[in-house]
Amino acid sequence: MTVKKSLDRPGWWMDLPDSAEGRHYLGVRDSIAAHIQSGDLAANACLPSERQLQTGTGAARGTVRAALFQLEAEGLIYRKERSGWYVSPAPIVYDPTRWEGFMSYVTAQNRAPRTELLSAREVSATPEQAAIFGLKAGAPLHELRRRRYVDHRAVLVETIFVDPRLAPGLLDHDLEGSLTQVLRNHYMIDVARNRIEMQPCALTLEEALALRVKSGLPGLLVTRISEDAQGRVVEYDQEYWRHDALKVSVDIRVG
Amino acid sequence: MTVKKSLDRPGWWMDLPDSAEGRHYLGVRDSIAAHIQSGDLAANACLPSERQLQTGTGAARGTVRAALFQLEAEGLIYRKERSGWYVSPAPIVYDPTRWEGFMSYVTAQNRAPRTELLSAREVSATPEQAAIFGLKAGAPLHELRRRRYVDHRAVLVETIFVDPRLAPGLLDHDLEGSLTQVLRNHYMIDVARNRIEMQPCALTLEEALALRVKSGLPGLLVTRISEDAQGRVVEYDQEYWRHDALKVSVDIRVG
DNA sequence: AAGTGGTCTAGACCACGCC
DNA sequence: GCGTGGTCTAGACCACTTT
Repeated sequence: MTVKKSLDRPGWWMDLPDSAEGRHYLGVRDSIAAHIQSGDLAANACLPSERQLQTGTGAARGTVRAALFQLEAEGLIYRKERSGWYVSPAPIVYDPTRWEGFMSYVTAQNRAPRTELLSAREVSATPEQAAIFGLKAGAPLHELRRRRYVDHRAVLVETIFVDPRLAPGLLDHDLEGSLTQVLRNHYMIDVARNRIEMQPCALTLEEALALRVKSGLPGLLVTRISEDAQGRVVEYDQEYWRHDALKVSVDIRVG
Repeated sequence: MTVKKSLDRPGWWMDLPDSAEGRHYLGVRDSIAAHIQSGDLAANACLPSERQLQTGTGAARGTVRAALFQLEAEGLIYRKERSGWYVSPAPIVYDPTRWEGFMSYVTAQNRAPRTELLSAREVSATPEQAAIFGLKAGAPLHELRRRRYVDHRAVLVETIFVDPRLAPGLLDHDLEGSLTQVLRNHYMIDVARNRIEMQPCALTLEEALALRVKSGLPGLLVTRISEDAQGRVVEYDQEYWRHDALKVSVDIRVG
């Protein structure tokens, strides 16, 4: 479903102002941003190549790239490595206080979720992980690595750890759907408490590779620790999100 | 309290590898990151100048700057315009489900908060604002603009709108502290519901100017709509945060 | 094979912070 | 007034995607 060319009017970028602001990187930024926000360019539409934008603006390629980096930081555009620059779609709204899985809240927003299992194996707990689960370092843990999509765009990679004492044989189940459902249906585990942290970060190495983005792109790290009613840690999850794919929304009643 | 020079061992950056990874921007990044994380460089310590880092690494200045931008996106360093690059301090932890003001939660983390009133005036509601408050467009609103600091570093600017029917004469009170307290003590308004949204954004124009950062630096936009027990919108707040200053933490009990 | 972005060089000039 | 970062140019070569 990728829109390859956006040329309703072939060569729109030629209109970019040449003498005034368009020559500086913020001017170039503004010109492109205007075209996106005016709706000329649909979500996931492909921008002209950097060298084409150059001829349109008269700027050096470095200047054009500075403008593109700017727009990327703002979440307006994203890139596929060595393929091109594309218009970012609207972000997904996430409410951490609702105990709904990814699959439900993406679907509820009329977007198409997909989960892909990258790996599932047994590992030995590091001291840090052991502390979270109340285990001894070196104790076995289930580790799942998954990649999740919205409308065919990879938006996050996650690593999940599960205590095998609570969910023996977990790795034999279908892990490409909702983990919550698997835990509830097969192990009668219900989550009673969630501790969630969110922090801007950079996507590096494995994360960047898995999301097919350049290493160092800004992202959002969402960490979740789930406990059952007895206070046992069921699940420890680290989600690395594209920074332009997520919007957090919380509705709190006080008192 | 700004640390001007970090030269425990004058010229540490000369140690940066010259032939191996240090010549490429990710290598330069790694070298500087290592020095920060090892504790050689304290929070708010000043890095060597770009031209000094150049001689240390043998790279072109553009390459050094690419490395610095990288570290900035990761939240490890920040800059003061035309002054230099500095090591970022630890972020503030924010729990949107707790109805505590900025002053309280910063203090609780042994950091020093400060609020500065930038402007306080009456404005006419835009259609968007009117819709939020359930007013007609053009109705009067109190508008406050404030800047808030942690340990002398400006971390956010906010614009607050308050319905003057609920808080007549608000602008005559001391607005450099907790607004919540003013509303409670002088107008007997208690907040019963908060709707909060958080989204990565770019700090531009006014926001960038107020935080003394370069326009376009990534940030986090936190929007809050507060209602009282009768469902009347009391306060509409837009906070623009430095992206490296905040960490969100939520603790949820389910069912 | 052609085209794209990814990276890098080696200069240059400017605006502003700091002393 | 000196040094800083901020911006820009005009090339170059490489690695990868796409056709």
